[in-house]
Amino acid sequence: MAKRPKYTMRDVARLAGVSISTVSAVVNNKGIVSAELTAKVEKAVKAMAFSPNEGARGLRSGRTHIIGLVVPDISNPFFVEILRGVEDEAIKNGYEVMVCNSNDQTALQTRHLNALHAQRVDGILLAPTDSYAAREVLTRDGAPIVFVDCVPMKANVNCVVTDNYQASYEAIRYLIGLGHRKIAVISGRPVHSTSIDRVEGCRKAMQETHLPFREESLHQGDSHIDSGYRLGLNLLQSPEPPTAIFTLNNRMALGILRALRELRIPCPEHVSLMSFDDSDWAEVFSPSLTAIQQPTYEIGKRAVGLLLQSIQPGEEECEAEPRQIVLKSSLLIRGSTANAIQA
Amino acid sequence: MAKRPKYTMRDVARLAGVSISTVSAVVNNKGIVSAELTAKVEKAVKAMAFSPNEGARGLRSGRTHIIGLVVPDISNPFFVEILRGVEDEAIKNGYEVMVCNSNDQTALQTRHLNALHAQRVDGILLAPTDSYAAREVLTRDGAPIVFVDCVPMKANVNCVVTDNYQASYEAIRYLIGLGHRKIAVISGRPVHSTSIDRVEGCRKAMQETHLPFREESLHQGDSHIDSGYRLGLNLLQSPEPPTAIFTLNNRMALGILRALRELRIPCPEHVSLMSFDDSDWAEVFSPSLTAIQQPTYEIGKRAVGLLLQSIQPGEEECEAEPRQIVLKSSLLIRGSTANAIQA
DNA sequence: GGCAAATATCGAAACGTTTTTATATGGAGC
DNA sequence: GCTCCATATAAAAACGTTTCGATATTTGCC
Repeated sequence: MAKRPKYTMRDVARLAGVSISTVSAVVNNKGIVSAELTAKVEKAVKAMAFSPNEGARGLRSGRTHIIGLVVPDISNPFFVEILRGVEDEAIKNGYEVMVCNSNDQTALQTRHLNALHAQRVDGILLAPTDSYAAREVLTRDGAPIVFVDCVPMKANVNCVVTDNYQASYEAIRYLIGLGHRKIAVISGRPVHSTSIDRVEGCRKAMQETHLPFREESLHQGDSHIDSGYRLGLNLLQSPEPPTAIFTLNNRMALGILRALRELRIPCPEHVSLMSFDDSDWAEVFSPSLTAIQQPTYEIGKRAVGLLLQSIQPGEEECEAEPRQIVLKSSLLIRGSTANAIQA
Repeated sequence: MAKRPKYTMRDVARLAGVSISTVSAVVNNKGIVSAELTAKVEKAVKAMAFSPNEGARGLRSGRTHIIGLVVPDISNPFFVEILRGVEDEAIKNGYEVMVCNSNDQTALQTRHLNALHAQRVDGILLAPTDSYAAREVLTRDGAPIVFVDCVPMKANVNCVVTDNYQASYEAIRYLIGLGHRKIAVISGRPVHSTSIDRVEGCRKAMQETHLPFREESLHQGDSHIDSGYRLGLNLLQSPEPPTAIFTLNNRMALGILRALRELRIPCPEHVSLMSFDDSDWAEVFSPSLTAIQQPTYEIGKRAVGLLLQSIQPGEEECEAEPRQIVLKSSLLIRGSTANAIQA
């Protein structure tokens, strides 16, 4: 297990009998080195198992070939799927990904962003947990940023999101079509653009059909399982329980399911349940879960694509206008939603 | 949105009216600078929002403060929980984490390991998808490695694992205690130490109770949902279906559940199901899922702890013997397992 | 055949730090 | 008052690359 010495370009150059700059040119495929010397260098590189020090390379060239990804909750498979898209697209383009979990804490998000800056990453993908702090980041010097999933309000930034408004609108229309009149919406924290847009979609659909979007319709959660559970218990035990529940993310849906199970309330017979975000278990559940499926993997891929455009501004478009990429989601109708019982 | 210039230590030194080395000493809390100059420097640092270039720092000092984590399947919440433990413990100690997903491909695992080496990470946590290729890594120059979850066979390496043998043993004993005699075991790929150990635990328990561990008892999956699904369909439609199924990971359990649902076979009335690895939905499922819960978060934390010991060999224990940390798991008995029907 | 231009290679500077070594300053000891 | 040592600061070297400019060699052209 004796560690071999760590070789540098100098060592390779010596072994190959050429200068350091020639080794560099070969390693970087500059295409300006004769076939003869190229062969020599490549042989030496292989013999020494040489791999260039990315830190030194980054220091000199100003490009680290690292991009940072900051997500609010890595426990949520939604963000994991985004991560998969990000990583696949990143390595395809020769980048490594530094993943950071804010754990829904502003302080941690800030700390991660600072750390990424200190590493001099080439770009940052940010699914913010706190848009205010995120805006702060925008005004700082540093790497280009692409917002993912959630956008700081009224900011003109590069971002990849889904059409939350439209998706919610269609979802509520679907529930209304089933005859539901008492629909409870369980939202995430209202600082998030995702929550706001989704709630607006609900409001529009209800108002269009002359259903009151009452105070009691909207219930404030925090996108985590527990909040769904607690709100679900309250809601289902209230004097006038809803006939349908729409949770604005997948984690809270799981909380609702727990509440339903605990209270032994049959779904969809007594109450329908619909969720933003699909899950890999949603189809297998009893009942299978009606859900809005976002193109998560695609979001990740597109975000990297957009980021790389900012990093490598080809074609003189150095100060291009920020782009908003809006993707469509689809409603997967399954077993947890049914016609409302006529009261 | 005008980008500020990027400041270096030289700029800070100029503004504070001191030398670069003084700035460095202050930034690194060397404690050898007078109170007066320290104040000046700190003021300048704040004014310029200076943060040291970690790349340059790493180049000179040989410490990058990055650790790499390579997992075989980031879609599996099991590894995500480990990741959470790793990241929390890492930032607590001032490290950043570079996460890589091998996607169960040897080539990708190798590529990631090479990339991490090129970044000159201070250490690597590896949950291998391929132990053979992993062994290769061991013999290379480079950063210290801690194996996680799965260990190359017969290798004396630093690792953090669970007692797979014992957990499986107890699980099968439990099923036998319920009266099950035809128990099917669905394992992962047999190259994994986890699979091997778990299968051995099963074998031991069965042999002890004079149950034949027949050819037909063991079914080869690949730890992914689909393999569980396909094996489940085969198994449940066979002329002599088992009365209990034990899947050796959580993803395959989900596949079995899909098969059960599709074939409308009631669980646990007709067949009991037990799974290695818990899931956040397991308790809410109908039926709730009996599962072996591994201390995933703890595994991540301990792995980082062990790695940092190798990185910072305090107390002259530079060439310490590799340590194996073996953690216990617990059997969560829930609704998917019941007494066997007497044939 | 001689000169300009193109080409292949090399040497050295630069990137932003840490670290080692040198220099200046002050106080203690006699 | 002088030396000696400790201390605070500064200067310079080093880390391993990329890149710029210089040099040597070949090629093209008249």
